[in-house]
Amino acid sequence: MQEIEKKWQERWEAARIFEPSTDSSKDKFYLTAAFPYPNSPQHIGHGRTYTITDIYARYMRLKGKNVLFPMGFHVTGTPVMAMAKRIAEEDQEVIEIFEKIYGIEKDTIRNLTEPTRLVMHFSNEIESGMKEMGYSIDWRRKFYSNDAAFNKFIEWQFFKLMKKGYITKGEHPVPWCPVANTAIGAHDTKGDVDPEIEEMLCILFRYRDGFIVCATYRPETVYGVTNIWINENATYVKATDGKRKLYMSKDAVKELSLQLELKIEEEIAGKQLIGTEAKNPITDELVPILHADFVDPSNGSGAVMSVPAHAPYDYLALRDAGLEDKYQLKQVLQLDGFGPYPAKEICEKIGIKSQKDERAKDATQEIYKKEAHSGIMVCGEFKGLKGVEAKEKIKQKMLNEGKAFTIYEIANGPIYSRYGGKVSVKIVKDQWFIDYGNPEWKKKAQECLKRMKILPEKTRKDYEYTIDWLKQKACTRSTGLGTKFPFDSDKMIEALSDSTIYMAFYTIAHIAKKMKEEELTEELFDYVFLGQETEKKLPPQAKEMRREFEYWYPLDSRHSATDLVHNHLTFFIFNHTAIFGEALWPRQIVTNGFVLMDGKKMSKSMGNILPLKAAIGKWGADAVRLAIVSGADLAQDTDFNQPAIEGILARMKFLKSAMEKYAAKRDDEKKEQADLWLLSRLHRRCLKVDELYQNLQIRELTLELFYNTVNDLQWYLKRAKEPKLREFFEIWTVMVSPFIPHFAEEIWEKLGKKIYVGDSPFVSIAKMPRADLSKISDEIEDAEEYISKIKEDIHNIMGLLKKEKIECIQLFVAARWKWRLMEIVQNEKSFEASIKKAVQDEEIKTHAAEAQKLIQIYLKNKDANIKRGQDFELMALNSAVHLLETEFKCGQVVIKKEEETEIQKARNAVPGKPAILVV
RNA sequence: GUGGGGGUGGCAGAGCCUGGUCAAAUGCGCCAGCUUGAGGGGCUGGUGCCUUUAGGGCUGCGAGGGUUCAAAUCCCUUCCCCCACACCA
Repeated sequence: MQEIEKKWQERWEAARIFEPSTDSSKDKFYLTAAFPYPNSPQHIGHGRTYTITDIYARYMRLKGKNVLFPMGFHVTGTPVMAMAKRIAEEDQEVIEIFEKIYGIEKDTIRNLTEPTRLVMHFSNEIESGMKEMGYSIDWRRKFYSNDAAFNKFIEWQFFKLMKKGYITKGEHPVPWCPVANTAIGAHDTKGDVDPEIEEMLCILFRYRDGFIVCATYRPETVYGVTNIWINENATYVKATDGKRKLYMSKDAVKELSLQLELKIEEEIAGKQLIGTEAKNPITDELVPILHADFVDPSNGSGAVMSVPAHAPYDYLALRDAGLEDKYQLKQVLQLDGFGPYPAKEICEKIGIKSQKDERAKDATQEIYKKEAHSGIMVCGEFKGLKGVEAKEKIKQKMLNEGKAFTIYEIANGPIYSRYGGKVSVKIVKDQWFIDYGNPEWKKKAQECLKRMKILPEKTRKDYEYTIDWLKQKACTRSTGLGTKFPFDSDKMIEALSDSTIYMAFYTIAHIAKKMKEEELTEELFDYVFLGQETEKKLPPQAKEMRREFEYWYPLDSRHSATDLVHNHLTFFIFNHTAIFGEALWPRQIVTNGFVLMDGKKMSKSMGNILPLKAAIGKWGADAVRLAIVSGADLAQDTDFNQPAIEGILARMKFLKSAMEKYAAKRDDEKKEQADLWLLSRLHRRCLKVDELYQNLQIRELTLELFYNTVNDLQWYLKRAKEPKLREFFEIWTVMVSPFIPHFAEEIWEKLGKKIYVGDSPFVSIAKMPRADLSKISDEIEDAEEYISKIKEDIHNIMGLLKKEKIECIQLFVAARWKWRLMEIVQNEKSFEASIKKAVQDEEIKTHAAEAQKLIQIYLKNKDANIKRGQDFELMALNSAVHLLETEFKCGQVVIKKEEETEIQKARNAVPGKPAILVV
């Protein structure tokens, strides 16, 4: 198996059939799949997208298109660096994964401590895996996203974006490691936790010579504050931000040092604050400062505004302090099913003992959720609004009036980075953005989307939604591989921003990578990609580059897994509309779901990752290709399991042996019923398959081209006295070749000179056969279906008779008058009318009693609708005598008309169902 | 929370947009028979329940309602699962 595959891969490569050149006499088709990120080996999940892309590429080639399918490698950003670093530090977790799951040699792993070595190792691994899969890729255009030539291209892209005003600069909160002094992503944290940033509002209560700062998630409840909680055991400080004095916990000042510039002026023991009063900035009420155990000085500001009516902790703290009666609870929101004080109610209902009770947390969650959603404000300026709406309004109002400011917290903390620091939030100044919020740009992106074909079509909504909410996207990072940000050389362009229009680069990559870096100027790219002439002298390759780009662009199809819809693919749309004219906007996006292993998600922790190369080694590329695409529709996740792939191998074996036995001779002479049937099915399939390919209905295609075809073939071999499969294999091999190209090539070669389809040295570059409509026959197919039903019926009857051996099968086709009667029923539709009409027929009249029963039966199954007549049934049955004799091992099969016999059983015959007598 | 996608037989997975031909394709699994030195493999049949020298009936496509002569399919309500939400490839 694998040797055959290797043979064909070598021949394809030697013949360079997947290295297209610009050829204006041929229609081009340009497609790309998301380029891989080589920081680990590829597994069968990656294979799904590429296989689908390859199937599509191969189909288009069969349709006579000049197809370009290139591939490159994405090495931008920090994951490669992080991975190399972990290996250098001999991180056992990583090493174990590489060894155990991917089966990489220890010595090899030890060598991967440098990002570049790591990249080269895995990109080679991925590339050779893709070759082993038989992907029809033009490897001449391969590049890495940190190649100098590509860097120049990305720089050029950012010049263009800047000129359009799509690059902006500002502040941005990021998860930050104070030890490594860098922004942190999930892959930089211990346990691969994705840090979530949450916004809190700090409300300023006037206090002494400044303000006491209360951090809250629920500013709308500021109307219901009865007091302020602090922790008397913590240290508090008076600090200044330059404009005003702020009272907060010492720990909070430390936590917030990456966000606020605070200077501590004075330390104050928590105890000293107890009993003093502060002023609510909204209601102007004076509220006392009290102690509560639940207050965590390192969280928020270390001071909490107390709203006991709506916050269980606040209520519990009040009760614990025995102050429940001293302070009147104040209702802010009205909640259906609750009285004025939901927090109190829920605590009493569940029976929460104190603020230290674990269940207080759940109660808090429940109340917060309900109030935000269905709570209605009953006081203040925003009376009548829903909780969430009021929250937003109040926040804005207080911010505008300087009564509050925002801070950010790690919501799912504490998180520790791999560098050892506790992750907190830093406000990055000088953060550069791509402004996807620009309304004109948005409009263009929407327009582009509207013109594009999206497969599966139902994902279109996801794009619409994403285009809509996308705002400023940070496009630089302080570290990482890739391209330097041209407007601030300290920064690197991050990975999702340098991969938006690289499809354009493939068209010239094979030329650009041989050029000097300084030749790749803005003017050159302006000329190549935008057609702008310049007075400057361009390098001699410029014209060729322009020709390549003009020929291949726009991109006809973009392929990826569904997870990239919400970022990469949408950025891809945006950037194309920004850089290129409408005529060069992409035409289509195709996305697919993931591959599951035995029903479960593949994951490192479960250890159920199947590396692609291991799978090929075990089952061969063709079987793997089919297995990872055949299980489900595009949108769905598909399951990979052993029984399925073994089933595929068994069928391939069957097909091969059928080909070897029966495909030798011409089969246009001496056709029997079964031949006509098989060809009818084949050509009908040919017609259908073309449409399925157009819309990449992969699952349906594999069903038609593989599973159902095998079933047909099995039926045919049973039916045909003298099987002849030449025409069948010539046509089928071409149709199925996009899925199992090596297998198809092998058959194609064995078939020798083709008779029924155009010959070509490779099936990969043959012509998709056209369906011969004259060979498609409903009647013949109906007859076969009819026969197979009769066969089933006979089986049933034998089961009932519990007969092992039978001597004779007698079949009685219904009398002609029964057809006439059925026709009457179909026209008249009611019993009364039918019987009236029926008795006008002399023959039916003589069978009046029987006719009455029949009418009732016909009326019941009015969909039975037997189109064909008695002659048809006789013909079909006669053609099946041989089949029935062998199938049931009986010496005699007698076929008669009902009219010709006196046997009582024959009266049971109805149109479509002959009476069967088994002796 | 917001947005999107789903819940079908032992399992996977079609069908549902364009209601009837749906007890529900196809595959896997399971059962039986044949083949085979056994095993594997192959072939044939069966695989919701009941009934039957026949092609019949009943229940059924997350739950509950509704529309209709007719619903897995349309409408409403409800429960549950999955995915995405940004500086991360």
